[in-house]
Amino acid sequence: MGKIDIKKKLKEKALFQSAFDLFMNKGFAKTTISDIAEKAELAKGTFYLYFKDKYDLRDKLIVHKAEQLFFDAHQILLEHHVEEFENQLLFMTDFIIERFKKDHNLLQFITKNLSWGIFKNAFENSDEKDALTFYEYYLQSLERHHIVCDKPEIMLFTIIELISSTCYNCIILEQPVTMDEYLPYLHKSILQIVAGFTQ
Amino acid sequence: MGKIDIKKKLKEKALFQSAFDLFMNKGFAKTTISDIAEKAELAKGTFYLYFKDKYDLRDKLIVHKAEQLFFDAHQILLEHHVEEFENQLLFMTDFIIERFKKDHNLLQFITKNLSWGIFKNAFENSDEKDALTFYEYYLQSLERHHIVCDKPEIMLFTIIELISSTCYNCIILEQPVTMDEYLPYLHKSILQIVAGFTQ
Amino acid sequence: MGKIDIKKKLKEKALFQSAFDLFMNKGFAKTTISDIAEKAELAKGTFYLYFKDKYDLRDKLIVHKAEQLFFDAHQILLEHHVEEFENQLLFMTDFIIERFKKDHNLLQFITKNLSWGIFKNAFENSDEKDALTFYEYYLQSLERHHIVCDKPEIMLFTIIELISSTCYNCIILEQPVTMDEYLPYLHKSILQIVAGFTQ
Amino acid sequence: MGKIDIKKKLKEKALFQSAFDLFMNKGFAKTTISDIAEKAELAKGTFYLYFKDKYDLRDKLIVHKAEQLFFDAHQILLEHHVEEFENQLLFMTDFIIERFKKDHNLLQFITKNLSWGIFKNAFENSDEKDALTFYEYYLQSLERHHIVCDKPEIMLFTIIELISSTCYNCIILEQPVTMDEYLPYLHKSILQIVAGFTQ
DNA sequence: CATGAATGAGTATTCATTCAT
DNA sequence: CATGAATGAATACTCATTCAT
Repeated sequence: MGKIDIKKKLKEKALFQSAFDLFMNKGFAKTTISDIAEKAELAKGTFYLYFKDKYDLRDKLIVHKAEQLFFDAHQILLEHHVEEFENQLLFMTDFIIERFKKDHNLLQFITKNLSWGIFKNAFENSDEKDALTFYEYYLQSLERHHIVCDKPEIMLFTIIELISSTCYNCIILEQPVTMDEYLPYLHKSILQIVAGFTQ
Repeated sequence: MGKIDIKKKLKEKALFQSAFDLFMNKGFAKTTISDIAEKAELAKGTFYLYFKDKYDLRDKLIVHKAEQLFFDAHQILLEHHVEEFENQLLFMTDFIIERFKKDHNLLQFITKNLSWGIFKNAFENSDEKDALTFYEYYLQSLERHHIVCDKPEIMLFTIIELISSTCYNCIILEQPVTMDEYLPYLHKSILQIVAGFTQ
Repeated sequence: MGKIDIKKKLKEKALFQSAFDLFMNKGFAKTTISDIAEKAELAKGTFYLYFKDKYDLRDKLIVHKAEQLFFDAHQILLEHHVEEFENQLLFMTDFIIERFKKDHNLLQFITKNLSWGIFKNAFENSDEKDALTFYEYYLQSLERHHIVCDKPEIMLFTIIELISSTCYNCIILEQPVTMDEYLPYLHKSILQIVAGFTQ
Repeated sequence: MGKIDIKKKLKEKALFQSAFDLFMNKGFAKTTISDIAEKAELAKGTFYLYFKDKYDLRDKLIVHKAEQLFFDAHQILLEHHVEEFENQLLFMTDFIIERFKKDHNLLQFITKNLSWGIFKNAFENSDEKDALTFYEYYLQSLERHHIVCDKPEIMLFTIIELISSTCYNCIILEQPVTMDEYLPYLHKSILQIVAGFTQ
């Protein structure tokens, strides 16, 4: 990668970062391309060399952020050698919740924009070649623990939707209770859902 | 209520209706106040006699729509004399899902905007005096069926969040499966969650 | 004057008073007819029963306020039996300055809007019949003190313009000095102008 | 200064000029930003690259015009080698009155908007480096002619206020007399004021 | 490649005035 | 007489996008 390519990557990254901060602080609708360029210390015209418009940037940003989050969560899971399928699930849940608690912007951005399609796409990709993606790992783990589940995707979908929508309410709005209070019930509900899908 | 007050109510209603239609067809961001007023066959200035701005209208509209939906669901439930607490829950779930299947706009509008706070508010109100609100009925029903649950609000919250976020994916995006395919798993998950909260 | 006429006078007065307060606090341009009517606790439509528009009201208000001020100043002068023409002039000057110091709004309103034409009109009118007007009194006083001045109107004009424009700067802006500091120099300048017009 | 900067200066100047003309012909309140931009042959949006709003432009315009007037008056004075302090004062007075007689718009604009603070600021600035400002020249002239005056600023303030407020009445309204008729009395009054401040 | 001045369509908002009640 | 809901023309201001430098 030449010097110029490195410079270009840096500018793209600066635009991503500025846009993310602004979307979070002012909201997507109220963020202007001027704002983004100015915060990235680039000229307005430069924006158009990297993205078609604000919507183009946003869509790429969602994928980028979701991939990163799942990649990190999965990475930490691998480092901790957690036994039991259910514990792995709760481990990742807790990791993601912790990240969300520290970064409300990220939480808001992901839960308000993410659809299952993008999600699945995100955790089927792996930045490192040869490494298992999270989803492959999930399927293998079910098998390794001799858990019979004829609809693994639907089960995962159900769990993830439950996590993301309750996170938004409990962490950001603290409604009906804070996440610290809610967490045991969330764990319990996840386990119940798993039980429901696996006899 | 005098003639004038009736007229005013009608105009407010016309603005609500026009705005809702437009928000659904063009999206909130692309709907202008001119559009709304024109569709309601009122002058632009008249809009400002009823709402502060587009955001004010939207917020009031959300509450209005959510109230209506819950009021209807509850009404139908009362008319059907459904036995068993769990069946009542599933009955209402199915009613709401049916409504959503027929009215994607409503689904999108409610699930993208509703927080638990607004929801709870909505089903604690009853348009008819003396009638039990949905939430009171829910608590009484638990009691009448001798179901012990120390966190009824958190249980309901968990269920509703699960329903609303999976509805959005399965009905609108048909991801990962259609709602018809998903429904049995949703039912099962709800029952499991109830079981988790009640021993 | 019948009951109805009294009521009408009261409403006109309320509109005058509200308008004056608002013109002072928000400025003429930013004061709306709605504001005026609301503050006077009258309906917007009622405004149009009394005045053609905002400009009409303002013009009538200027005359009204200037008349009042001069009438009061002259009245007090008559009560104090001040000897000497020059002392009478300084006495009225001081009275007006005192009034202005207590009521910056009045000062601003009068000095920013008053032309010599309106002024002269104002002090040629007397609310009480048979009484001398201020201007007649001024001419008689010159004569009584055997002061020869072939251009009494121009002399008075010169003095009044000097007073009103320096008042605005020294009282409102306190530029270049406060009125307390400036007063001796103003007195001296007035006396010098009189001397210039009368040998 | 690059090509672009020159172009920018030209556009600012065009906006100043258009605004001034319009303020004079239609009045400040009735002049719209559209009008100003259109007359300057620029797009509406361009206006906002140079000024915050109409008020911002006006305030800058006042300073600009007053500076220009005083700079010109002072320049002409220097070219004419007028002896005597009093004659210098009357010379500048006459120059400014002549300018005002030819340009009622300028007169109206300056006398209706100028405060002593802005005025002083204006004649303490000099466009040419090393040159004495008008105010410095004024102080030196007093000294050079051995005129003792312990309050030179207050004296100048008194004179300028008298000139500007009488100009407005005599030139624009021709009340109580025209400026041609008034001028000898104005001269006399100025000399009397100087005498009053200097024994 | 990068810049940022210029554009002008698009939108929100205000407010004087009217008129049915 | 008095009201205040309704009107819509008038205006301010924004911001995505272009293009000459």
